[in-house]
Amino acid sequence: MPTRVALSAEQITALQEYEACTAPAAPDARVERLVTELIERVADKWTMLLIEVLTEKGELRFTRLRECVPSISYKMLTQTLRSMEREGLVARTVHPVIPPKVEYRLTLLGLSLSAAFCGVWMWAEKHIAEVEQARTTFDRARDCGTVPE
Amino acid sequence: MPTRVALSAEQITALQEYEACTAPAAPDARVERLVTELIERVADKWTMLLIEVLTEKGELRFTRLRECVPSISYKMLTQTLRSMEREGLVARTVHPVIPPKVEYRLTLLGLSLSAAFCGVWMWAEKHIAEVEQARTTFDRARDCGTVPE
DNA sequence: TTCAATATGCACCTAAAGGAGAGTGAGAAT
DNA sequence: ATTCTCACTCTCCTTTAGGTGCATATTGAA
Repeated sequence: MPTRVALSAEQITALQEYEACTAPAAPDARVERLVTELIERVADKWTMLLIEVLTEKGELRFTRLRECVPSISYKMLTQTLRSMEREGLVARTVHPVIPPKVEYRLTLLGLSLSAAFCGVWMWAEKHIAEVEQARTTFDRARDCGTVPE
Repeated sequence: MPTRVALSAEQITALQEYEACTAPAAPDARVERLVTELIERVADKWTMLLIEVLTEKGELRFTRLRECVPSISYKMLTQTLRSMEREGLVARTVHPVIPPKVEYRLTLLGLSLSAAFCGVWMWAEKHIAEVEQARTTFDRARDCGTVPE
């Protein structure tokens, strides 16, 4: 049972209400392109990692977020958050105090993407051993020259 | 009803048998890292696009594959296929004829990833209008200086 | 005989991603 | 008076992604 990105009961309820009112787009060629382009923007590692921690921890401020994803640099954190805000995935709340305080949380749209990503995380967790097996098999075959380099 | 990556009945049957025999890994910190790294490798746009057409069309040879994904260059096609083969997602069959004939198809592992990606494609199809709305709202706010650039 | 077809490999180049580190501004703590 | 905090921004630099174009071996078709 994966602990990653498992949604809470409240999250699921909110999501169900939300999904009920959203309509899919008509499937033509222009939409195809938009969908592909959207996938390209959204399926990157920083976005996936940030969505994961925001799903898990709820609202977080900039520095806390950074602590939860230690491998990200300030630059990429800012950049990714800004992009996610633009796509409507996160909401940014500025508290006008000194020192500054800015909080980030997922919107419902962001939460719905989190639910979609859940399947991919679970896939990775479940199949990692097979992938490692495949890698060693492939590398061994390559060392024997059975396979292109 | 999205036409993208909808699995066929046979695909679903094969997948169910397969998933029943695969075990998830134990959830510790080392596994966390491996999972994240795996996600990083697998969640890139070329891999997603190739998995999509291979799910849809079944077995394809190199040039056909290229025709189905016109935006990819030969270099990236080769590179991505090789990487997918190493991860165990596709099987590569060489027919020793002249001119050469090489066919690619998804393994069961690849098909299971395809099923996991399905949710993300459907999310994108369903929510694209909201994302576009969010973008224009954000850009307008930025033009008014309400939001950082 | 010359040509086309196939699945790459290789070399060179540009563009984009990403990292490191310094700077900022105002108030609260020392 | 000085220092510390936060949420950035800016600049400079390195690394990686990705594109373009050429080379190849072989054989059946023109």
